[in-house]
Amino acid sequence: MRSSPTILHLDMDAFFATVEQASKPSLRGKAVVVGGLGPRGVVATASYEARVFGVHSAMPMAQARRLAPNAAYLVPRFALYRSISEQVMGLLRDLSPLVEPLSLDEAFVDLEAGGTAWDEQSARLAGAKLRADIRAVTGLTGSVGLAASKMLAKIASEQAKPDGLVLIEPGTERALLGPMSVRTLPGVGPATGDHLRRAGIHTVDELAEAGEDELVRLLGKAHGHALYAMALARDERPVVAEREAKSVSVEDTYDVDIHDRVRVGTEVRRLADRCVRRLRGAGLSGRTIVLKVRRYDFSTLTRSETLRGPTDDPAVVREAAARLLESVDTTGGVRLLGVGISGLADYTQEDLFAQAAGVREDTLAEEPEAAPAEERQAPTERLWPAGHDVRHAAYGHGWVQGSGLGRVTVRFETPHSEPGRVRTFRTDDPDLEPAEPLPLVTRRPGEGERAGTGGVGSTSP
DNA sequence: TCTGGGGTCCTTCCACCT
DNA sequence: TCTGAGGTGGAAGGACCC
Repeated sequence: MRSSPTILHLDMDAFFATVEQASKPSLRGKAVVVGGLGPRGVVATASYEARVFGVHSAMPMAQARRLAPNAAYLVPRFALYRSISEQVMGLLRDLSPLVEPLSLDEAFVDLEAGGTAWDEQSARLAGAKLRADIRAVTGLTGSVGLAASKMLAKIASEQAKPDGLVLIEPGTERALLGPMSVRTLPGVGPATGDHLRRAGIHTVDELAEAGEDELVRLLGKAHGHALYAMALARDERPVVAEREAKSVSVEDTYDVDIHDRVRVGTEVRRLADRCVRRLRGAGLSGRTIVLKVRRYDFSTLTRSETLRGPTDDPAVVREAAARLLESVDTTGGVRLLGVGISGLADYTQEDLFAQAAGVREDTLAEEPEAAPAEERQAPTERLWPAGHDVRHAAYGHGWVQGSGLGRVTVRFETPHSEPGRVRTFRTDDPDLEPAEPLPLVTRRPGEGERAGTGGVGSTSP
């Protein structure tokens, strides 16, 4: 274990929701819920104002609407979040070459890998400067945890939320962790938590007291050993910058269960094509095809088939997926279908044959680009998903507040304007067109911004 | 109340090989 | 020739994470 707090964990606060608030002045200070808006959607992120009503991530959207009927409900805009995430990751790489992104809004940084010696004071300074830079560049807030290991740095950033910085001093770890719930530790979810509770283990201290042998008996070898080490605040996992993907998959949950076997087959082929497009986009091929079926009663089963060599041929993947489907009983209906490919390689069997024959074959047909999820919805929603930006010839830039019954309601405002007015148009109004999101911050970084001041997206015009 | 989508890792079972 | 042990790879399911 390191003796100085040189692991930094950054967690952007309610990321998707605060991005939406920053780009939509009328939503600042209001309850905002981002997620799937269909009948089976779940919450991806809720703003802190929405959390007051009990809305949280992974909650069914229907339940969120009951708890917070007046919140703004928006479809995620991943392209926008990704571009902001890249800005943030760039700031992290300024701190150290060793950055491990966990998702769009979270990452570990190994400060020591920068080559400099890091003490507590310089770690704090680095964390504070990072938070200030993030605010200056993106207008958003992030919470920083600093500690001697990944586990503790993550716990620290959790404690720092929202908009704070917490450093766990080396030597204080066990006293800090001891009284915490076992659920605090990474790898302890609902099932393991229940398991431990039934064994009378509720806190990290009790986990440590139980002893390694008992934990291995309760949870199995890998999990038992790992959890015992975590309970003693021992976590030697390094920060890993580059991780190779091990599988690629796509799946769709349908608004209404599919009963028609022919339709199920069509969907599986469509998913197989989408999966291959992703695979090829990443320059990969794979050997094992996996079909996933979630039935009407939420029971999930998978069927897989391993080919003799890796492929990125859509026809091969379609056929394998179709064969796998034959072994699945779908009577009663399916709510979700998925196709995945694992056993990845960066070459294909066809490449090898071509090499052996001394020719470079390229027999694969061109595939159309995958349509984003929001463009595959019902026609009225297709063009005007809630929360997306639009431009009107007369009224300028705005965003879709809602649509339906041939009408679309638009609020005209920009990240730097006052809260704007709402107007309603016909969905086929020729003056109205989809628009790119506007930048959240117009100022360059480092221009008169201090850490820890101002509200979400508080950028002066 | 009714549960997304994209992943990773682990465990168990089984077949096959030596 | 039969049997068992142990390794390996594949299939399936489950837990977890964001």
